[in-house]
Amino acid sequence: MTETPSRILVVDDEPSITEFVSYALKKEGYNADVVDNGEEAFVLASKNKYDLFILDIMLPGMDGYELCRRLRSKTTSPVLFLSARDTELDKVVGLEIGGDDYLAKPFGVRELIARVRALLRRGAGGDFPGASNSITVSGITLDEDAHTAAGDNGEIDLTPREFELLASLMKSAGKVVSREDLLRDAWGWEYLTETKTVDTHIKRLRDKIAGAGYDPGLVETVRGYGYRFHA
Amino acid sequence: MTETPSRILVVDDEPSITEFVSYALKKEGYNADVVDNGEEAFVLASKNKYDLFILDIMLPGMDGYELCRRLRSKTTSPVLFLSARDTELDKVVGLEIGGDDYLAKPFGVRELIARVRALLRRGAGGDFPGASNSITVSGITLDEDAHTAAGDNGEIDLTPREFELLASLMKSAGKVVSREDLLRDAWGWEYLTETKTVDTHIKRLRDKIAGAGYDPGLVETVRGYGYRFHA
DNA sequence: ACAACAAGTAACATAATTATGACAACCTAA
DNA sequence: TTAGGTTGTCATAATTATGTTACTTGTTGT
Repeated sequence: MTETPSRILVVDDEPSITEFVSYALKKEGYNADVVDNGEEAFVLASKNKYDLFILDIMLPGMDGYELCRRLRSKTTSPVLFLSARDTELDKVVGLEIGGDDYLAKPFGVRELIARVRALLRRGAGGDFPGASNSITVSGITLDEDAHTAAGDNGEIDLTPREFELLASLMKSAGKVVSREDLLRDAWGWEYLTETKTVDTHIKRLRDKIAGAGYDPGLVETVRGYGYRFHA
Repeated sequence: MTETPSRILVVDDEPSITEFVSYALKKEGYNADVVDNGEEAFVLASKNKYDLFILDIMLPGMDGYELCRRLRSKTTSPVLFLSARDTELDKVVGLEIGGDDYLAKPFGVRELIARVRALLRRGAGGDFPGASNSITVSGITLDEDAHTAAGDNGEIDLTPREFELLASLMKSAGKVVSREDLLRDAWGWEYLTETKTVDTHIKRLRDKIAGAGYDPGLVETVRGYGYRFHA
């Protein structure tokens, strides 16, 4: 895991999305470039070597498919498509994009990262079956493959949102995470959600942590700033 | 698992298929190279030693038959043909030319792997990633050769699809498998099937598991993500 | 102690996801 | 061809998750 950070080119004309995606990628330690149109993207891709491309399907001028086709003549690096709606990229197109992947638009940081990792892994030789990726902090282990959170007293049963929330907190264990950041991490870039909603979910999360026999105080509140998972 | 993984050369001009096949092979621990035309394939085959060739019959330039004929002068490694059409003619011709097996195109990961394994086993030097053809998890044993699933209470009678589904789940026992992944594994890369259909099959699978005297809860549902076989 | 604000809590309506049963299309073997 | 089994899809029911509001409790600074 000490390799050079992968280079990723993000192509989208919506600043809100590129900002969100590059934020997420950089947070994970990837090296992300951003352009807002296909032509520039093609030029950049010709100059530099990228390990992965993230393309919006709908682009002004050259669209994502067209760009992908042209990229294919230059490189074999995988392509991850973003699409506005689930329907936009249905099965037929799904076949055309072959081994690449796509992500329908209301997606969260963690889902994005999961796809990116999967695609990069595919390119770089084999992946590691059995190597489960999990984090353990303060006696709680979060297993991303099994989608479980557990400790010595057994499993904590969590809803999807609670799981994402806990994951975000644990990934930044020991650091304060603001409600805005939590929303962005666990909800997605287009959260039309009140920051107060986070409080409710924190409460539910704590209840379940307590209910499973662990210390609900693991999720600390930092008044005025947000929450922090105890490290 | 301590032997050198078998080397396989995949020749097809459709990226969606090569991606799918190499994904499947690598997942099983094989070492797969990919080329999209017969000429390159022949060059590669002359340089390296491959334990198996997977050829599309329809190729630009030199077609699969021709390539097979020429490969035969170089090597005795088995050849598996892929064909778009499911015509007897292709099959007969393919086998006459010196092909060893034949797979019509809407095929699934597991069907492909089964053929590959069979062919490699036949060859003298071949190795067996996942040498045993059965998995046992949580009291259920899945025998891939016999195509049976059984435990202490006896056999569970399954339809082909149910068997594939259970196999996919058991191979990733303890990990969540998304509906998309299940479709890819058990249906094939060309699934024009609704992800919702998986639910129905899961239900049928559970019914049969229960009917045979086992715990239908072995197939756990992970709300929001997919299903998981209890490990 | 009080005002002003931040966070915790409970209740509720709505939304989303999954389970289930029924059906028609499809095979395949007799 | 028929009978029997298999498969994909849909409509509906059951279940569970989510977001918001209103209200309570706690904290901070004067």
